[in-house]
Amino acid sequence: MEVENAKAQMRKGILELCILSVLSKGDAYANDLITKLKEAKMIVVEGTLYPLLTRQKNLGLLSYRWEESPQGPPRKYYSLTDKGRTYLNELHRSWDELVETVNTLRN
Amino acid sequence: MEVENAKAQMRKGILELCILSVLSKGDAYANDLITKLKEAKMIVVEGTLYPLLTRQKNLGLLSYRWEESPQGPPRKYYSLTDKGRTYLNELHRSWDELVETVNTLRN
DNA sequence: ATTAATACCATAATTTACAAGGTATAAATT
DNA sequence: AATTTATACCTTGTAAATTATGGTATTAAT
Repeated sequence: MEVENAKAQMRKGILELCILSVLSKGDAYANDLITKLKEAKMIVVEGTLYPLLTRQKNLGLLSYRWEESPQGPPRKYYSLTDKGRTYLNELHRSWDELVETVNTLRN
Repeated sequence: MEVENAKAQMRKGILELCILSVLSKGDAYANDLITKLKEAKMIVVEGTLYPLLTRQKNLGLLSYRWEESPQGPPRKYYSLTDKGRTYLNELHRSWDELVETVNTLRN
C-alpha cells in the first residue's frame, strides 16, 4: 500500500512534462490526453488535468481552439506554442538531470 | 523561473527514494543526508527532511541510534531496516517504470 | 558567563492532486 | 416534442506534502 502512495508522489510534477510531450506530437483535447497518458501508464483524472491545462495556457505555453465534435459539445483543442516548445525542451533537460541524479545516488 | 518550480515539483516524491538509497550505503544523520543529496544535486531542506525521516521511521523502514558528536549535541544516526530494504527495492522498480513511461511519451 | 556552531524539531502557510458534483451541448430514443 | 444518453468542460472542497520560519538544546571556545 505504501508503495502505491510513493508511486503517486513520484508522478506528481512529471505530469506537466508528459502533457506537453503528448501535445508536441499533435494537438489534442482533454479526453485525448487522458487516453494517451493512460496508454503510457501515466494515470490522470479530469480534476487534475483541467486546472493544469488552464494554468499552462495562462502561462502562454498552450493555445487552444474550439472544434465541433461528431457527438456532443464542442472540444477544446490545445496546441503547443513556441514558448511552450522552448519550455518543454528545458523540462526535458531537467528530467534527464533528475534521472542522472537518481542513478548517481543509487549506484 | 517557471522551470525552477517545475524542477522542484519533479523532485517531490523522489526524495523518499533518494534518502533510502543513501542510507542503503551506510548509516547517516540528517546533515550527512543533506550534504550527500546536495552533492548529487538533489536539494533538500531541513524542514522537508526531518518530517520525512520521522515518517519513514514510524513506518518501520528506518531505525535510529544516538551517537555523540565531536562538537555540539548528539546526532541521530538512521539505519535502513530489513523492511526498508524491501521497500527500497519496490521503489526502484516503480522508478524504473516511471522513467520508461516518460520515455514512451517523449519518443 | 556569553557567544558560536551544531543539531533536532514543531507550526503555519502555500501548493497540489484528487474526489465529487455541476452545467451544457448534441444526437438518439421514446 | 420531450426525455434520455453520451460527451465535454469546469469548479469547489478536502487531504497531503513541502517549505519557510522560528524555537530549543547541547557542546566548546572565547
